[in-house]
Amino acid sequence: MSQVRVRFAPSPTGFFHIGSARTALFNWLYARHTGGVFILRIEDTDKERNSAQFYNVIYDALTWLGLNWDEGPKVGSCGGGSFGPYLQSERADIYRQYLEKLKAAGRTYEKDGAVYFKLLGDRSEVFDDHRKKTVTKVKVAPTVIDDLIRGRVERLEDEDFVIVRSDGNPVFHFVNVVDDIAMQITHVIRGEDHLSNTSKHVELFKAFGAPVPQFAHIPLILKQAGPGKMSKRDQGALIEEYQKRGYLPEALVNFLTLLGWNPGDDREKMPIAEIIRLFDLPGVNQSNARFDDKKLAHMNMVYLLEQPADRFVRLARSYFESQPAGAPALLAEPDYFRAVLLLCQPKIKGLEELPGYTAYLFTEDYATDAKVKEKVMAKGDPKARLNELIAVLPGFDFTSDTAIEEGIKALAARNGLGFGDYQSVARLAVSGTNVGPSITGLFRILTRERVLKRLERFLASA
RNA sequence: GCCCUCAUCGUCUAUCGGUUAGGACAUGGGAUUCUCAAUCCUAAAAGCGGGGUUCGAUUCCCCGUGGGGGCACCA
Repeated sequence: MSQVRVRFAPSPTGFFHIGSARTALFNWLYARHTGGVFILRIEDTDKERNSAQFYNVIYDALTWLGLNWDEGPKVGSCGGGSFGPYLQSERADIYRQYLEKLKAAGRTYEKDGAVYFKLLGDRSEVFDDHRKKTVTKVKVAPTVIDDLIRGRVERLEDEDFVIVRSDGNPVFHFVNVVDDIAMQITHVIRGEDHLSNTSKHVELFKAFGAPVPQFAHIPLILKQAGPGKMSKRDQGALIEEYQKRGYLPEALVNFLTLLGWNPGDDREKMPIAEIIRLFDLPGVNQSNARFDDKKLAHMNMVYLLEQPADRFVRLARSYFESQPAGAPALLAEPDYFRAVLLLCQPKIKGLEELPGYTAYLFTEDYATDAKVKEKVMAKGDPKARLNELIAVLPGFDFTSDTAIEEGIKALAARNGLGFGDYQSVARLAVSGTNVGPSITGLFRILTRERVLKRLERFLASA
């Protein structure tokens, strides 16, 4: 059994679509599962579309997702290989050679300056009502595709088709097949939108006398709301969006894996090594999946919660740094910054909540939510509670959350009150809001001086 | 219009002919907590319709309906 060789063949459009990401992922998973080779090939024959930085969009996205390619354009530790070049724009000679083979075999003809691929069979002229023109139909047997996911699919390919445009540029169907032959691709894993093209491809493989690869057409990702498949203009369609929003790539990968595949049991969050071990093409679903950003967000939260402290801090730091507002003031005090982050890690659902969630921890000039204030100040005698706190805080051990908690509880008990009677107003005074991490943790990292200052300032203005 | 394809809770899905049709996200309720989350418990929630095959169909077949994709000298 020869080694599995799969390829991901995007074209540089300037975007990296979430559907492309999943196609890349499934190819990569299959290569890793089988110990095969994952090839990156850039389909940049459409000169209108590509520009230099568009290539980087592809490399960046794959790198971020952790989908390293064994063969392809050389980027970092990825790429290389002896079947190059891996940019179609550099393979013109190869296409010419293959075209000559087809010509020599009598499988082409020219018409209006374009080269057509000639099907084998009796021809007849037929008027096509819908297209309003006469077309030449060829009497052929239907092309049979044995798809690893769809099963047996038959399609009648009964018209010759263009393989080289009149401007001399070969078309997608041609270069795609030529490259798959030249690069010895064994499995073509791609979106279902290509299923109808496959009959053309199979006929080309046969005309070249080349072995037909195994096909596996994976279902498409449908847009969250409304009809149709996900397109670049839809919310959440672009990979860079998740990068910017501080999503964890492994969370996105895990989520994408589950869109059309499952391990056969109820597990959802799985380490990538386990996914690689279990992934296989016959296990891929046949029906399209609707994108669900809520589930993705949940997956991301689960991953975020379990991040080790060091990595969480690193991720959060680079998220802050990527913000327009930046984070220079915070980074100046790495220990404080770290303390803030670790206090908030168990509470947030995503890194993008962080700046808003922590704003008052990085400035004395924080706003107070008027509605929250009204609510908190309406119950009991919050001013008295603050005064009581201010009186006892100097005696607290501010290095320990539990010491602070016990201190407040003791105070509450003395006055026949509950912890909450102090917590809510103290939080309001210290943060300006009613949501946030534990009040004892807040006290600890703010330090006694800043807490007292904030409480007194609040009292003065209340 | 033609061709291909798909069809289980709102969404992602499990079920290899016999199950109280399971799980997850989201939603409702409850518990816990120091607010908010998280967590735990819990509720509601599905086999598109019609024919077959079978002792028995969500499961197999056909038709219909609905969804998706494709029908370029785009990729």
